[in-house]
Amino acid sequence: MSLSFWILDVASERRNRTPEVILWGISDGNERILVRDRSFSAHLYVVPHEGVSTESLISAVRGLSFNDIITNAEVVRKRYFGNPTEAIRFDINEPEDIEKLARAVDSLPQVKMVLEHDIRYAMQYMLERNVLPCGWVEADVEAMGHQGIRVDSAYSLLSKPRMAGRDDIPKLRQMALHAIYLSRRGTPNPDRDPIAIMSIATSDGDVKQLVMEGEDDSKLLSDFVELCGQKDPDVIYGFRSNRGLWQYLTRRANRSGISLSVGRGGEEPHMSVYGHVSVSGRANVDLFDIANEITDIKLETLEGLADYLGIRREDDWEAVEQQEVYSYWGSRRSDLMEFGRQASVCTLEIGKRFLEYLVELSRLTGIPLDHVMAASTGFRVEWYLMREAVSRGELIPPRIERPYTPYLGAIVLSPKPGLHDNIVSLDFKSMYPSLMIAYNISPDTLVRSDDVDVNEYNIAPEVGHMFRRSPPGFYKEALLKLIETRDALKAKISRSDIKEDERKILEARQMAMKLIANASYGYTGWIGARWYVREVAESTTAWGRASISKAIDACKRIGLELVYGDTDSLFVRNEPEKVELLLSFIRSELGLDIKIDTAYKRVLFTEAKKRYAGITEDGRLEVVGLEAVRGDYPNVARKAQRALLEIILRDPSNKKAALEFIRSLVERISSGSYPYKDFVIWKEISKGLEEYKVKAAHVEAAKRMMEEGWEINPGDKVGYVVVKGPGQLYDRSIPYFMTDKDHLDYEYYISSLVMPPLLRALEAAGISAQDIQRRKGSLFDFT
DNA sequence: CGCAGGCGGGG
DNA sequence: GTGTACGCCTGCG
Repeated sequence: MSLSFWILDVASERRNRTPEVILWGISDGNERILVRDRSFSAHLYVVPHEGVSTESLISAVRGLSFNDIITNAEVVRKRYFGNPTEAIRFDINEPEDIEKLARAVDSLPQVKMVLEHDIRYAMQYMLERNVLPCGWVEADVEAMGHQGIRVDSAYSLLSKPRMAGRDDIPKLRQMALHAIYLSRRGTPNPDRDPIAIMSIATSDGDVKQLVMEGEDDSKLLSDFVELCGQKDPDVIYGFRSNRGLWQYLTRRANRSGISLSVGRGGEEPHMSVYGHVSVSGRANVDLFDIANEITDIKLETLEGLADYLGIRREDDWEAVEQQEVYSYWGSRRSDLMEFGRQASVCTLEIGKRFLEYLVELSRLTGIPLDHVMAASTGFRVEWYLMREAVSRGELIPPRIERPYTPYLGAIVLSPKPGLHDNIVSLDFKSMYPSLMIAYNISPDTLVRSDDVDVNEYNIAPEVGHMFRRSPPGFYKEALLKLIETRDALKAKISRSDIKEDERKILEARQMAMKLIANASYGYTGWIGARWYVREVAESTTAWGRASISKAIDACKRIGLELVYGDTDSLFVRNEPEKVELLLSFIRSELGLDIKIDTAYKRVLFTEAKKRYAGITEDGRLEVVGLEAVRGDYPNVARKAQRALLEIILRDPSNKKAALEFIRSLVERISSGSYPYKDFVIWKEISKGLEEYKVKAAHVEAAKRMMEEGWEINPGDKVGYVVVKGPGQLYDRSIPYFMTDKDHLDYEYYISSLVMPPLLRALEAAGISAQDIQRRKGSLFDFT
């Protein structure tokens, strides 16, 4: 029979000694299904040294003790970094032994390289069969039994799966989890502290809450496993579920002799690639990965993400922090329950909001839905490239450890400090990808010999690297495909006859494409990249510098005042005719597109690069790089700078208003009018605490948390306040929940964190240090 | 006082 | 475990 189904997840297992690929899916009849494919062999490619015959190499490999796992050897014509390459493909029937085989083969003197052994069996399948996760496929299948597996039907594949030409998303059953751990002190420990409340919201509109009995959470856990089976979700959302929730649940369950068998095959959750937890047959998605990727979110919490999305309505609900749980459990249990309920509902809502995007990112990169968000940028770009490589007959290079060699980046101009009226910012459109396309910058077009006809090559300025003009290189084609498809999508989206459901999918798809295109240059300079070639990254920035330099020269020729520029942007006086001259010069002479990005009524620059603020033509305050947008300044300082910038930019002549604002601000802070939480400073612990070379405030605060039983790991953020008392700053940095408002050192906050950013803004606005000095001591005293 | 460590943001 | 350029606070000698 023929079957059409959507791929939710891919896995592999060995059944009756034969390895097989498992496709978990949803059929077009909306059944949850399992499809087994035993026709695919794990494989690797072997490239012989020059002069070694493929026959002799095959017999040498056959002579190794691994011969019994090799099922086929075949000479294939491939390319490697663009060069035609003859390789031998060895198919094997023991995917688990592929690395051992690869090492043995690699040690043969005849062997130049062993390739693609480092790609997992299931992913080799997806690449080779050209099948995408979250895509619809069609295949001939035969029904088979599915005892013990929670699906409606199971099949075995009789034909190769073919991608079907449809891009809708089946109606997925979604579930959101939230757990509250009852710890008397410090980080909850699954060997000690039970799960007090579990809240489970599902896309059928249901919210279930499970509560432990006394201090016993065993029933809660077994009920959860049962509920999971009943609701049978396709997608499970959590927040911090990869690092916390799943391990905790599993550990607690196992202590009670319960198996947390929530997978569709009855399995427990298990650690998988990219720090992701896999629940078989379902897509487990940790929304923390989403929060982490949105740079506007400074503190990556569920509430932070919800607020950013406008999902948590004002004062809807307040998060109960871990250190408060114990006392809530004692005296405010219903509030705690309500928090859990709200958190699970909110988690579900956020998950739903991002589902199309996750699906499209998964389809674009080929990374399965459950870990596409866990994979970092470099790996997403790389998976996109790996798919392109396979379709071009390119062998996939291995990861190689290399020494780090720095290279030059972009040009940043020193701004003209002060206030500037009537400014526009111009942005080169996708500068780096455009340059890579325009100059055919790619690992396979780079030529290292200098004995060539220079007319056939693009030669990078300053650095002199040479790239073949034709044929188009790997990067050029991969990027063109992305950019052209995205442009077509955007055109389609703007059409009026598109239905809302389809528009959402197309919008998500073009966003995913933008993400990969924007990350492509960074990938080329990543030392861990499979296609890393330093000259490619170095040449791209060199052409970037040349391009903006020519644009700067053009400004001078045209007589257009330039106030600032960074990498691919120029801030110029808004004189439309001159701006048009500049734009057309850039388009015709530099072969790059450029657009007007933002028109400002007024912009303020200090002496510093990468920091400015402006009021746009439509009246918005935009702050870039300044303390007001930095997550490591306390709220009080950020809000103050934003407010002052607003005053200055809206009416620069009103010096009095600015100075009066500062006077009253200082007074309000000193008198304790600001809420305590506005003084909390959040900083990331970037490495093991013992690795720090100097005593830093946030590190000492972290140590104080550890003494109180809190676990601190690299990547965690520590929130601390500075209290009055003797000693260095690091002696007085206390985790915010270990002290209170009465101890705050307001003088420190004012003189070191609040005032300096304000003074820099005032200075730039022409309100001199003397103006302030004159008032200091008389009107107000801030030191 | 100058330099280094550390962090987080910009394009 | 995408890149480089940059500013600012603090510790340290």
